[in-house]
Amino acid sequence: MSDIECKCCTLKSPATRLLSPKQLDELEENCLRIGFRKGEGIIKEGMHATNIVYLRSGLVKIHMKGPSGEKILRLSKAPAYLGLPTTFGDKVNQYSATALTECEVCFISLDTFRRLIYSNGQFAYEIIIDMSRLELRGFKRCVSFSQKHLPGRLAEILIRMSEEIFGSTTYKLPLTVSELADFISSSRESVSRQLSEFVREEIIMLNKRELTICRMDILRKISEKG
DNA sequence: GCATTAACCACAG
DNA sequence: CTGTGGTTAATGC
Repeated sequence: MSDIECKCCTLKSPATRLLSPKQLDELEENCLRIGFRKGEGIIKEGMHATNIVYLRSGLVKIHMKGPSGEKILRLSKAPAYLGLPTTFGDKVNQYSATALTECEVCFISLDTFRRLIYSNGQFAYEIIIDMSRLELRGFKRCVSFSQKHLPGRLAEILIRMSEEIFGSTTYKLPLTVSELADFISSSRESVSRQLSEFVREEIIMLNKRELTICRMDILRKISEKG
């Protein structure tokens, strides 16, 4: 099916490291690696879910259609499984995953993945841990966002991206202003104004997409205060 | 009442 | 796609 070497893959997930050589062979034979360009859809809401998706490299946004437009649920950085809940939980994808950068993705047939779960408990356990952590993080963000005002929500994602995705206080915003708004449940105008406000207060610097957090201490306070 | 927050609209780079 | 200004509804003091 492919010329991929799962056995030698340097980007194995913690779960996949627990597979036996034989199981890795099985994975290898039922795995398809595909590259995506920025902006391309990897998982599409409303489409039939037939594969487990493993993000080897790149950054992806997970998003879902709402009553009034798109809502970004989270960003997902490689290495990570994408859409386990939507693949296992329903025949139809309940949300989308779209590439924010160049991405490399492995599609693993659902049947194969299911067999690996049945036959290897440690593997399955790792998957459960992974999904549990995601759900916890989701809950936290949900609570946090719903009880913060715009400045707090914006401050929070700026910090989160800095820490969780880029590991730097300087980074190129992977989202447009409009997407930021979809992420923090606000309007693009409000986000635009708030960003300008942060710049005016010299908490951040921003030219084009290049963001620098100058005063992490203040940004933290704003995020905590809500 | 009066101030503040943030959404919606319109319009211009 | 962004940034601004005007307007407006909701909420707080």
